Amino acid sequence: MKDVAAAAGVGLKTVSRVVNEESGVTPETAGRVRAAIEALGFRRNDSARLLRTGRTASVALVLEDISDPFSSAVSRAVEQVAAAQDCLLFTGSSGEQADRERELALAFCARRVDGLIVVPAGDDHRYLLPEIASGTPVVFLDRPAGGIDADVVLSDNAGGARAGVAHLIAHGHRRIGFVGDLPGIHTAVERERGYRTAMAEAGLPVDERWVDRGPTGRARVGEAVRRLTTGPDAVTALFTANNRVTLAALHHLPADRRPAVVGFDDLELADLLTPALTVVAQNPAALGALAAQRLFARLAGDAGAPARLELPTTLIVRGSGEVSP
Amino acid sequence: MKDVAAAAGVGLKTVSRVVNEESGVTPETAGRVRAAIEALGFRRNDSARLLRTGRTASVALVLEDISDPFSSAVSRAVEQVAAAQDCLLFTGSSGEQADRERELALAFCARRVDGLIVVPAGDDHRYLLPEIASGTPVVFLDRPAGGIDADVVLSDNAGGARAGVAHLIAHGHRRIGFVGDLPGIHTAVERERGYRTAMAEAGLPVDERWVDRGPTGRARVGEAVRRLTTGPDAVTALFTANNRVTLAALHHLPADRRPAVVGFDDLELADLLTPALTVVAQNPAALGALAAQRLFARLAGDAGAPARLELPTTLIVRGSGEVSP
DNA sequence: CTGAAAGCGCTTACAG
DNA sequence: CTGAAAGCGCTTACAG
Repeated sequence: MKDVAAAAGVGLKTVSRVVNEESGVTPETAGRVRAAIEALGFRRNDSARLLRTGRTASVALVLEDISDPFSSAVSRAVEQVAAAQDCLLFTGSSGEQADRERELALAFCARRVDGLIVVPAGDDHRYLLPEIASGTPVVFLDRPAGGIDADVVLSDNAGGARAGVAHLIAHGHRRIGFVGDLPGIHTAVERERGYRTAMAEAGLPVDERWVDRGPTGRARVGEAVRRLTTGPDAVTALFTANNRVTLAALHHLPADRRPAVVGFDDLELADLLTPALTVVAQNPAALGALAAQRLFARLAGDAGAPARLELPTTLIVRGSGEVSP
Repeated sequence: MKDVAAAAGVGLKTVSRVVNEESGVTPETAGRVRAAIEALGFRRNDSARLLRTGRTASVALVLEDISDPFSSAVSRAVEQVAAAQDCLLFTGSSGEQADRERELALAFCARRVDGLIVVPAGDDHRYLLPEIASGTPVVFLDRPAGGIDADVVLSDNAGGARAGVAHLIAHGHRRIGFVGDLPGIHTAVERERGYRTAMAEAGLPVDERWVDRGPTGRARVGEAVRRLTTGPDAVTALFTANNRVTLAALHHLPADRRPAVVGFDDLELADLLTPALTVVAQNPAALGALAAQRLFARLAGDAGAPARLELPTTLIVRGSGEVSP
């Protein structure tokens, strides 16, 4: 910019005026400046501009894994809201590791992003307290923050699971298995709670051997569903509590002698399976959009108490959940 | 930082030394500084630091749509390579619109990202010439740049399509339909070329009515496949040239009287369909990793001629492509 | 209409 | 071991 000013024989501020299309520059002066800009190939450095401005016109999203459909749908929605505010988006995947989540979140804060959306991997977010205190709004998504009171946008996990299990019960099932994620994950806990609520409401007992929690690797889930669905105590229906579990279960259960299945989370080809897959669907795009709107509301000065927003789920009936015992 | 220096009764540079863990500070001095940092809740502003440094420790990825599986897998791979270099990642979706691609790419350049990876939406990238000239390396992914000579990482689209169609031919098909994307999209053109090559190599004629190109919306593709697969001239097999087309085709073709199908791009539940879906799979993670490595090689000073890297595809035989005519 | 000075929050290059 | 000065590339607040 200094070079442009020198080449055009004007002051720095005049170049700034032309670049920012401010009024009050003679057409001739502006022309000289523009010619110099062209000749020197000058492009304004937005990072420098923003340093002076005090904002960075960027927000960051820490998610579990951008390559999974849930995360990427969230990301797209956040990006769209951010774009409407001329904000660029950083994304980073924690890989479900608390350390990495923290590292990413703090790195983004150190860049002074205007705001941060976090899909929690860890369960202690007090490390963000100084950042929040110094004015960086943080919104949590999919799972609430641990140890701090902050905005959060969630799906109705318990309600959704309850509806899915009630659906199985309505179709005559009494022995229903629950295959969940690692205990300690908020969504897993909530979905299990929904399962137990539905069973209790129907007056059905829950045999603890029907409830499986653990890593969602294919082999382990395969083992679990095989155990649940064989022997004299076999369940006649399965509620698989997230998409990885559902996928693993479908892979390990032969289609011809598969129990009734309702999964949490929709899958792209779910309607083309035989039978088509009945699911409790979340709306990741709506979660992302809502979280981003919350964030920008905070940036616009909203100083209300932290909000907890819960989005409903949808039971999509397609066939696999309507199989008789 | 000024406040910390004042509070600790030291110079600015000493605070900088402590914050950056440089050597040559008395333990007592360092202690005083650390106490002041603690008391004031100071956090170094990395954006300001990077302005002085001349880098931004960030790279940007412009893709088609972060919410589709191809884009998000690419993104994850790029993120991992970038993280290994302590680089943060901006992502943005062009939505397949040339204008938006340009807007995003230039916005990232204005922020002075260290490097840029672009999945082209438009076919003229000369607008990036000044950016490249001023030292921002740009790597293209999935499709080559238009009008400029730059690094590009691609799948072997023609070779993959040729192998897929040859597979259908080997299973006895002679009338094979091709359902592709909009003409003008590089990958669509290449895949059609592979289709024609395979047909020609087998000495089979191509009836132009078997070749369909256009928007990949469900309704339009449904119409197209219905036309291709009915009547006296119906094809006995279909090569669907990308995942959206494949999905649309599967939705519109009744499973009981579906022709043989081979699709380009793998799908998550492809192996659980009846019959399971035979596909020509790309490796989006490998494309992303390779592009990112190329980018960091450029950043490390590699000044060689622009490279064109082509990754092989894999034919995954599962059933739908082995149906007899 | 135009520009010199100060400053955003840091680091670099020196000097002591 | 420590710090004052200059500067990264811009904008802000003034003055002319």
